Amino acid sequence: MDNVTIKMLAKELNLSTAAISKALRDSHEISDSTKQRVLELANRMNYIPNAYAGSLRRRKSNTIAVVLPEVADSFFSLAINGIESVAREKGYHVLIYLTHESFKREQDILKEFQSGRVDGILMSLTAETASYQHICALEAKNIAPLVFFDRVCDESNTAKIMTDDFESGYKATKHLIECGCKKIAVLSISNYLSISSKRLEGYKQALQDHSIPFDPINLIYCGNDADSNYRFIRKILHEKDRPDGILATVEKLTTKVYLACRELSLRIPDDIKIVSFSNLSAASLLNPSLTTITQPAFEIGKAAATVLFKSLDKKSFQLENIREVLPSELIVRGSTVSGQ
Amino acid sequence: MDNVTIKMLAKELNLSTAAISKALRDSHEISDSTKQRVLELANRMNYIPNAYAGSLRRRKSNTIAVVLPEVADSFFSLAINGIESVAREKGYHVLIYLTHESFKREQDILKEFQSGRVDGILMSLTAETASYQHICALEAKNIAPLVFFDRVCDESNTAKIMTDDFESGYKATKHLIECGCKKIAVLSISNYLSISSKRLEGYKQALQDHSIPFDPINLIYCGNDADSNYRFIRKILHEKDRPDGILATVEKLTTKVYLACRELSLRIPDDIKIVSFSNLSAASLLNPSLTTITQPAFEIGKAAATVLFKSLDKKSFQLENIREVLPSELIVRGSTVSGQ
DNA sequence: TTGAAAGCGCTAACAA
DNA sequence: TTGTTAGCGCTTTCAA
Repeated sequence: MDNVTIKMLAKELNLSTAAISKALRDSHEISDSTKQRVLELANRMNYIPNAYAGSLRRRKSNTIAVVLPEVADSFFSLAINGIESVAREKGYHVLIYLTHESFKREQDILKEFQSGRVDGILMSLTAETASYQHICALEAKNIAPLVFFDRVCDESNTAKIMTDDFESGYKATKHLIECGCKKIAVLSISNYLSISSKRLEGYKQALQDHSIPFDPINLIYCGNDADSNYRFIRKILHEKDRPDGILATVEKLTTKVYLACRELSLRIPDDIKIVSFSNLSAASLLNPSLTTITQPAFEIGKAAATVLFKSLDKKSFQLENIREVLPSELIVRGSTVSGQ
Repeated sequence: MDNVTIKMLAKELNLSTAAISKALRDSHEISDSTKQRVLELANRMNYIPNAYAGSLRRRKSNTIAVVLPEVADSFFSLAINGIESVAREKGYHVLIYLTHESFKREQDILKEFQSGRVDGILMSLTAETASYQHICALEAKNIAPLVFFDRVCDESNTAKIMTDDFESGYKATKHLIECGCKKIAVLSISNYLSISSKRLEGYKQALQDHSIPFDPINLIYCGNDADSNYRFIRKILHEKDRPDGILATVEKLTTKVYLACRELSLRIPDDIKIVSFSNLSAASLLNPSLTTITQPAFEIGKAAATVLFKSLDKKSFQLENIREVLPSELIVRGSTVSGQ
């Protein structure tokens, strides 16, 4: 295939490679006439700079990494859209790494970043992530600036873009209580993640403000296996003292709840009411339509990328301990109020 | 940050950089004892090879590109999962490029690949893509092997992984006819894509086999703007001789149909029946549940990546003109048959 | 079995 | 304004 190189251009024009390089980067120390000749030839010969030669020399890859648990989830896929929109504008490339909620994988990925492959990192933690040494190690070595989005690491001193999880948990729970729920179960995927604990705090606060005692039995931790999650949820809904309200902190669990209710002939919202954290565009089309806490997913991705590029632009690896909070929205629909 | 380099290891052990390099790659020309010493030190000093130095030298990036229209779509996000699962196993990195259905962007992205940034490319065409010079140019230059998935380019001689679009179009239409539809509209996003024309061919064949004349007025092309798509669909459903059956070839259009039907008080499936190409896991939970043509999205992604790596493994840029067809499935639900 | 040296393609001092 | 030179970190002949 043998691409056109700067050397070839130099030879062709009887110039040095340095002159070509500078001309291509529109340096002020090259005459306009030369620049023009270089650009013209580069264009004619279809010169494309070798991506890795420049990266090696300048220690800059023009590439960022996005590390997230999952892509087949409306929140994350929308966040990627937000990230990509900024990266594209900046002329950056986006490497994607899926952890599938595996802590081990998250560690391996971060370790790999020491290779200098990326200039910056956007990250959303695994549900399993309970220790933060791999993150501290990365930060200590000043490898690349790191920005967390959504599933942030409170123990880290870097920038974090998130939503108001406490308030969301509170609002959702309050709504369920006001709809008459007495026994509200929380479906969670992690007891480590800060978003989980914050949503849970909001839940507890709402209970307390309405004089409902908190019962740990209503905390339901689900794992990573869809089938066993389904069986687990079904079992809970089948019990005599089943919950009459569900707060699902993850979109994928909501499907399971709907299916279980259908199979057990539980009527939503009459027998049981459901609020879910979800960005599903079809939420309003479900049967019944789903009351959601909807996060500003695209905006979160965009904000995270924007903060990251701000630090890349000024070549400072050390990001301030920013904490940007974008509000989520409670959208009331048929799974909590009939006829909505 | 200053990472550990081969040079440092060499100095520390009083060996040449060549010896270190060979030892690290487990070359047979290095003694076991030396290998051991090198490995031990590399490990202790936490040596991570510079990603781009190796890539520059070996002209190999261990990176593939995935070029697709959109990530916030269940088909594509599942396909990415399939791709990532294979890439990870092979130790490859995955760059993601979203075209957002823009032909211009697709061209730019492909052009960029001449920089040698990626070893291989997985691609699904834009809805706008009607000319294939950018693809031919890429192939002619032997930049990197290219595998198409789903939205393939028939004009290219490379490998293609797809589903049985003709049969799917046929099955879906036949089903609608058997449910009593007389006037079936097809919602499409492109008159260029081969998947679109094949699904359309299937549609036409089914009509013909059931002695229903084909009327071009029932072909409805939607664009890239969600709002105007909605208004357009709503307008069509509001007309006196509106269709009594809809075949949506894209998931995102189905939401619009449901919304329009709701607003116009059209009952699904009584007044109008709907089949949609969709991988939405919530399809069975919609109101009414959605009859779908469901594609093997994960498997398509996996198959495409597998074919690509087969060619990367044997270092042949020229892929055979393979055409792998994985079957889609018609899943009958409530949007075509009441009570399902 | 090890080392010396060249060079992947590009950039950045420094010199001219 | 242009050229020379050195080198980013690694691999790969070829020689020792």
